[in-house]
Amino acid sequence: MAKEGLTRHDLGRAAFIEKCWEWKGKTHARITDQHRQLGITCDWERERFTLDPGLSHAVRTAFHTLYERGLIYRGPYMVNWCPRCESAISDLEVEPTEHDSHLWHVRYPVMDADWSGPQHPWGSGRWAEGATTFIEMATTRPETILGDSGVAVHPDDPRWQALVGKMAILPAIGRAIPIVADAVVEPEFGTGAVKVTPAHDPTDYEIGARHNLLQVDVMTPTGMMNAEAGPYEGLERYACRKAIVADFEKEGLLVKVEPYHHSVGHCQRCDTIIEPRISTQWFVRTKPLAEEAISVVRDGAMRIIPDRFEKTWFHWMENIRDWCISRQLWWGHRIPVWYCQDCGLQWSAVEDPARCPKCGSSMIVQDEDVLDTWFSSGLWPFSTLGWPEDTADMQRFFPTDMRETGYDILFFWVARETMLSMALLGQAPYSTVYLHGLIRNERGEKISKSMPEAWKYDPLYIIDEYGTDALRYTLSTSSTPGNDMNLDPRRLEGARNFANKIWQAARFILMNVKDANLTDFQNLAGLDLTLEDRWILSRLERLTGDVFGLMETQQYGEAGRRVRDFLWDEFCDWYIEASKVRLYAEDADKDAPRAVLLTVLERALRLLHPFMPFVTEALWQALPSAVKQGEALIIAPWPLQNAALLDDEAEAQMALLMDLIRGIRNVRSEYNVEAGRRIAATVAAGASAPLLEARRPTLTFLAHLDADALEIVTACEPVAQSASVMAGDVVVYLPLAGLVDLDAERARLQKALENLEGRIDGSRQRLAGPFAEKARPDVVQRERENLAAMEAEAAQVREQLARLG
RNA sequence: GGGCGGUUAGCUCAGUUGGUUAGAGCGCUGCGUUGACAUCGCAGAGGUCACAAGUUCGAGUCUUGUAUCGCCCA
Repeated sequence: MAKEGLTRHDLGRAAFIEKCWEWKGKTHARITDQHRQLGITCDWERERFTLDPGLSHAVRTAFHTLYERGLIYRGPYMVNWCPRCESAISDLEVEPTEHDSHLWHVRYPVMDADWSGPQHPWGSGRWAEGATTFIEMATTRPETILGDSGVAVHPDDPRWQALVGKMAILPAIGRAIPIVADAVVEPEFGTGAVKVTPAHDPTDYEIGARHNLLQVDVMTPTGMMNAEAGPYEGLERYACRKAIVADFEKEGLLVKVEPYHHSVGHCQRCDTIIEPRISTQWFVRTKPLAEEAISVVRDGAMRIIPDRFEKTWFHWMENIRDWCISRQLWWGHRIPVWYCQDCGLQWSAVEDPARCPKCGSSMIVQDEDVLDTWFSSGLWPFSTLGWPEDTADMQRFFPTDMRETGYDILFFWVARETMLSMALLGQAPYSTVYLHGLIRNERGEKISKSMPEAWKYDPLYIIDEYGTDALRYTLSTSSTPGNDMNLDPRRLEGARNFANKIWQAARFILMNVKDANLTDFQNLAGLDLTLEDRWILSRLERLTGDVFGLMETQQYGEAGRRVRDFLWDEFCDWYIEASKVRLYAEDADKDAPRAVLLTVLERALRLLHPFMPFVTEALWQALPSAVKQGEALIIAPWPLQNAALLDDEAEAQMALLMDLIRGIRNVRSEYNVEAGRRIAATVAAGASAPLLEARRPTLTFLAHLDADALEIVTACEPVAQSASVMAGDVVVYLPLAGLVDLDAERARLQKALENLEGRIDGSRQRLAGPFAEKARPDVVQRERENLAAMEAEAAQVREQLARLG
């Protein structure tokens, strides 16, 4: 409308409201569409809008109740006025913005024996002719001079003490205004004297009240100068500022102009500069409500996460001012107060009255104003459940568990919900407030509608580009509670790739179980499990327990990252690869790997479901019914850890096997062994010989060894012309005839040895010092074991070096 | 003016009772095996954890101060 140059007055109230509903319909559809596409699992049957009949009834009941209890009152007070919205707004809706402006130093003539007032008209250049005494002060808003009704100085300020009690003559207007002493004036600021405009400044309002000064409102609701502005009537407030400054100069009353940097309040809705102004508005008496909101957090009945925001909460609540809830707008809940035009009664009612309850007159009118939208929003936790009726939903769901929202609306919404809930229901609306940060772009800038690339951060666009799962995973794992998040397209891409990875892994598994007999895969105990099987199952149990713990403590991001690490780094890169040994072999037992693959995948999908609901559900649906319970993943039970399947031994043994394989791959890479070439190896395995013998096929497959040329022995003579790999006390010799460069091998081992020795030295020193006595025994024990392992490995490396000469 | 947060690899970020050699993704270097995946695999390089002091056997983690960036409140 603003673009078409229309205001709501052009349309009229009824047509404007109709247009609002039209706009609401569009916006509503867009928001719910975003929610649905994000896979948000609301109970859509309980969707509510604040202007629905039920909620409107709640608004009226709440207003009426608070009105009757004296917690809502109407009165003239200094409010933040937006001249464009033509409405009062609350303190929270004012956004201070830094501005470069000026400080105008002006002086007013003071009446004394020699001068009793101006003899020439304002603008003649001779207005102050004859005056000898002046009081000088500075202002950032010269246009408000016209509303001045006093000048204040500090009572102890020697510069001005003599003038206290005298009258100054207000330039332009000619009003005689008293010079008063008030302790609130800061003697250090400017000249120590301040002009007092009680109708246009909160501090001046207080001063004016103390000294009984006139309240002169010099502006219209649209920010134009009114009749009180005398010669400036009809000017827009900033045009007036220019004009009055020019006139002051002409009259010799402008002392100087200094550049000045300060912050100015803007309307959150339309960015117009706010005009503090006295007007009659409705207020909620917040002090008693804030006290309850403080104690409910202090007592722990309501917890705020992260807890540092509790401090912010207390500070805000302790310094709260009454909440201006009336708006001179047309769209919203009309204030349920009526005035009798016959007897003058003012009363509040839940239902529209037909006549005055006192005199019976039907000449009654409803208050024109509507309520601040946050008033109705503040009832949300219970108005949506049917309050004020004692509904089954109220019984069952109130108070709720968790309020999740951005920290930027802690005051707007959470504070109001809490205060209203305490006032109307006597308890906190929820037990936990979980605050997330704001989403910024990859350069850390706040995303706003006015930004040229704002479309790139529309969830629907991101979903189109990367998919919902990628967006959800990125949002939940890129940050920590209460901290802002830079939404980086590179992370979205990574998350999308992760979704693809899971898809491919599942495809592999499903392909390989196609012709299997799947009657009893629930029972893993009956199968012939190998080390890899026991290892991944143990890791799965550990993951299940860790994720549960993390979720319980609201560490959702860490939980999501753990699931990813497990799936990609352990399950895909190691277990699936290892499982191919049996899956591809003609004569191998395929039941065990198939059962384990399915078990692990099914469980991991359940753990990942909150983060990536779509891909996990799709894959879960494709799993054979023998490995899952229920109709859909979304309603499947959350997995719990079975501690009996934790297997420390398997994890330790697998770690050794993996170390050896990595070591062999490393050597292959360093010596540029062609990827396809299978190489011979001799393993001096010590006590691990039986274990490695049993895992011979795995080792061969993953390290790309020549099966016919792999020797596993307890101990052996060093193999000539070979590179060696050490892990614990196991040595693998890789005879790479023609490839091994003795110097290079020596250098490689030397480097490894130096690294080891450095760590061994550190460890020995630590154990020789106070550490051994003062540190926890288990930590010391672990350090000893670690030192022993490093020493064993170092001994092996030295032996190999000696062999090379 | 008061309060809060950030500062960790080239970039974006994890790192929760203080405990081995500080991690990830992306980027970078080298190599890529017919059999899930090049939206991929294997190997690798890369960090005085902003700075200073303190507590401690031990500090990215706790305390104090400083710098710097940002947010909130007045």
